[in-house]
Amino acid sequence: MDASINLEPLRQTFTLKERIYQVLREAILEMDVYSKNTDLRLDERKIAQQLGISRTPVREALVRLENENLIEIKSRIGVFIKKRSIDEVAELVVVWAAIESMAARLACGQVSQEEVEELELIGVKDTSENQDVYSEANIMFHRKILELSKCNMLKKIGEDIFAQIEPARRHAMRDPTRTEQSISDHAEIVNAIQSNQPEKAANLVREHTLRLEKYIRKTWKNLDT
Amino acid sequence: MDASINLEPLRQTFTLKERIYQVLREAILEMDVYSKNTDLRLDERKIAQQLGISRTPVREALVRLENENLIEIKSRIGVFIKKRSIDEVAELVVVWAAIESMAARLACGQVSQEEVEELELIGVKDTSENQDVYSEANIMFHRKILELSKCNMLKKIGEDIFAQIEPARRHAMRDPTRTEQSISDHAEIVNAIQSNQPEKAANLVREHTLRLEKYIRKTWKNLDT
DNA sequence: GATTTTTCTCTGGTATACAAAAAACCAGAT
DNA sequence: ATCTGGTTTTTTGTATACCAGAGAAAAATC
Repeated sequence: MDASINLEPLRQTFTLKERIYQVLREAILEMDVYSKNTDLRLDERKIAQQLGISRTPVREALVRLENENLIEIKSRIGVFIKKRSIDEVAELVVVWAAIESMAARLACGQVSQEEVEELELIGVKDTSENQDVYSEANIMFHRKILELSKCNMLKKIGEDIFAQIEPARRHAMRDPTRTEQSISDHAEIVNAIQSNQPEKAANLVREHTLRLEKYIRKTWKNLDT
Repeated sequence: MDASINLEPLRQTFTLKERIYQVLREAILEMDVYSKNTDLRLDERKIAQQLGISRTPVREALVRLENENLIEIKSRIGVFIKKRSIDEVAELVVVWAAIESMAARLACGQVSQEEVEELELIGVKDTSENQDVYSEANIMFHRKILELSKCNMLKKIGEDIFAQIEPARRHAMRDPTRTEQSISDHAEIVNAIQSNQPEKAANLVREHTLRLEKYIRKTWKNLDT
């Protein structure tokens, strides 16, 4: 029966709570949480009003965000964007290192030449002249490793954790001298993956990421009390 | 004023959505999801009615459970307990291996003699006569490793992932011959941690857990379509 | 004026009512 | 008997209304 037209499923996921969740999540992640004069309070009612809807779907979105540790709902007091402590962030980086390291290990021996080249292109090119460009490329490099693991769960959980780290990472990362070190690290990692050395690749990635942990601990600017 | 009755604080973290969340979560995790005649549907109203409350807090609990991947809320169709595919479970075990391996690595060099003994007690004693006892001890052993890492995030995320694996693990684990292998693995792991060999401990834990992955893939009884 | 008590407001928590979409049902035509 | 089409029922999504606790402001007390 190949004659029938075979249309796509057309899954209409048009629920408000879903859209609000995404909007709020993005807004929170892009906000400079650690700046002094940022209002960390979220008001259900105000949000609902601004979006022209009722509180119910907003609340459901907030519950979800709380479950992802991005906000904190204090009963009968208020909803607040969570500002992670240096310890929490550092620990999250450790988890991230664990996951990323496993991803690199898995990537070995199952990547095409083409994929390695993509990875190299992202991670090794010199971006030191521009801090933002470097930062972006850095993220992409680590994302790509997760992807090359071909393990969807690893990728998904890795990205979730990264989302929690990201605001703090932006806060701490201000030192351009780190760039060159990072690029040479990346080159080594690419090399290990390409030459199918899982143990080495895993170790390199782990140490590379744990270096970020040390760095964050060292340069953390304690803006909050 | 010692004359007044001075009651206890009555720790009132008593929000319904929180309690419902916990109740439902436990119920779902203990349920044999993979059995043929298990009703995978959850009815908001029925749950609310059974608990004698309104739908609202039930829904918020459900949103949270969905965010944890334990259930799926299909818009305007219904709420269903999620039955993970073998591939998803296997991938989750890989993530778990990554985290647990890092935990073992961190545990090295920061555990007391006492803690090592606790770990040994849990993981090495012969429990092969009783499958359930063995299974329970096995879980405890891995929990303990997460704990000894002294990294709260590692522990928390590790346990979250384990919760997602657990139903499938129970489903697949039926082979008692695995027990002795497991115990000797555990002994080696304890030994590596005790003698402060991070690299070795990490490798042992990883391979031990990845063996579970292979095992699950092999013995998976495909009860669903 | 300082401290305690009271009140009042603000905010999230819960219940209920209504709307909309999917699924089940049913009757008539073929 | 089966298919088709509309209709009813069921179930979720959203809106609204009300409740209760926490904290601030105001009032009373010393």
